[in-house]
Amino acid sequence: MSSSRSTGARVSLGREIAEDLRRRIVEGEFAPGSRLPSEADLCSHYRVSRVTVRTAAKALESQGLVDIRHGSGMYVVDFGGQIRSGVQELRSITETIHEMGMVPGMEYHSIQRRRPTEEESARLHLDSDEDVLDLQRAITADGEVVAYSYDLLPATGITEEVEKSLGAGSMFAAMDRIGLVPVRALAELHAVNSRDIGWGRNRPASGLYLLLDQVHFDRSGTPVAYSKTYFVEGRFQFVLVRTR
Amino acid sequence: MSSSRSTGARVSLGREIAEDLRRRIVEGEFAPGSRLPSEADLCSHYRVSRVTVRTAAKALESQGLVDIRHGSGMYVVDFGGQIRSGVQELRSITETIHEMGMVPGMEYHSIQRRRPTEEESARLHLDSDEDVLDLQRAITADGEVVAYSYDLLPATGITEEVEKSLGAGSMFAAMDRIGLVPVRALAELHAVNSRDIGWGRNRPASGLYLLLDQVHFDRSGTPVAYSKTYFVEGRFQFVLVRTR
DNA sequence: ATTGATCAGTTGTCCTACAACCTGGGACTA
DNA sequence: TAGTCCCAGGTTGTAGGACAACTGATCAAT
Repeated sequence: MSSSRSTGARVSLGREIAEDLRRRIVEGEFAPGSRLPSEADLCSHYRVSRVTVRTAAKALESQGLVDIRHGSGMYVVDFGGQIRSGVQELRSITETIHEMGMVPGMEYHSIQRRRPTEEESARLHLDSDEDVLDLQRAITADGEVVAYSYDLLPATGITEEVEKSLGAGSMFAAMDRIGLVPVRALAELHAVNSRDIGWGRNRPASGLYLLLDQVHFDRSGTPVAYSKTYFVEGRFQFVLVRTR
Repeated sequence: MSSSRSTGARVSLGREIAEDLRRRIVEGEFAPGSRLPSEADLCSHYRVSRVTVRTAAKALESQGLVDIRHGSGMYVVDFGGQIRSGVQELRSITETIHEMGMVPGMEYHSIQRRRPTEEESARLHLDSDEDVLDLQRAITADGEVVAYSYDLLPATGITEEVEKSLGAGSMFAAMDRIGLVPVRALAELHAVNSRDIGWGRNRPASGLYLLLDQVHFDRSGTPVAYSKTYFVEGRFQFVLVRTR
């Protein structure tokens, strides 16, 4: 169930519990505004110490999912509607679409190896002779294109076989399989108006996009992917939870 | 030095230490990629227990500022350049501009009381007879307009005097003074192309904006502000740090 | 040069205890 | 009756000490 062998799959207990609690919250087991079990109860439920439970609780708090009140308890935040989880959490777009209750899909436009431009080479910290894998995909939700994504991976270590397997399923999953595990991303957001984005006959007429321009890093700080994702304005609810 | 009386000013020790460490990091006391003092050292420095130090460390980790490695230490993340702090952290735009090394400024276009629209009333959870305070401002960095902001506050409890004092300084600071303390915001991001945004002769020619459409909540979950901030595309570096 | 064992240093988790805080109920008062 | 105050119990925040798990470096043996 948990991730593949390549990551080592050994994360801390606190993270595991945080993820489980998060899942239970977004799945609606705890209603917005309601109080979660006390730390003591969670301790006995998960069979861990209070320190570990608190680690998980703090993580959820900084994600903006719960509010911890001294002397009172831990409450699911109530934004006046359903629980939202924001894009500041590093999850694949596919996953996010799925959590929004829609069916994610993806159509590859092209996959090719090529030499990187200077800017691309700099962003990915590439050696001068390294090639990149250039992926161009359309990401769909319930069959409708919500984003066009231009992704670049360092070609070193990507076999022909893996290259083919990229065609099926999430890019994150494929990257995980070959040991490229992004744990952080530095993203810039831009508004773009251009008719040169996208392809196919379903290409939106307006040409207005929200661009998520980001570099992904693994645990050691090495860039593992550089991607420009153009979200079609109005088709994808780009939610951001800001906390203090 | 710490904040005003209205908030109670009593936050947890862990948060205080987290903020101090954050300040020291962004001010460059610890270089990107370098190791911070061990938890034990931080304990003796701040005269607190390890629990408290770890609380602070975890907070910084979820902000994407540091990377905690089991058995090794806590490291300042290295994005290949200077430290960035992202918009997922709820800080005023003024503050963010200042941290980017520019001089923030602000020009009020209009301040008026008026009846809210239905949508506005719903978003702010207003009673049917409550008015709103409508602020229209231009936010500048080094004298150049980087954003146009349309902000709405519930008019109840805002005296004429406070209304005037809004003209000088950050809106967050003014809100804090009257007891409206936002601790969370749910934001939507949009790309907008329109000539109806902005005013004055410095109005950008392109009409391309990044819209941050957000509702601010206080600790009890009550909406305290509804604002649409239009960032002029290309003039403000909209950075987002995504973590796992 | 490679391997493997060892060791000091660091973070992860556990335990117990107490402080600080919140909430609701009951006694008391006007 | 309505309001106020006080208190007890429950909950989160912090402290201190202990050990487990992991990392990185050193050093001996091969």
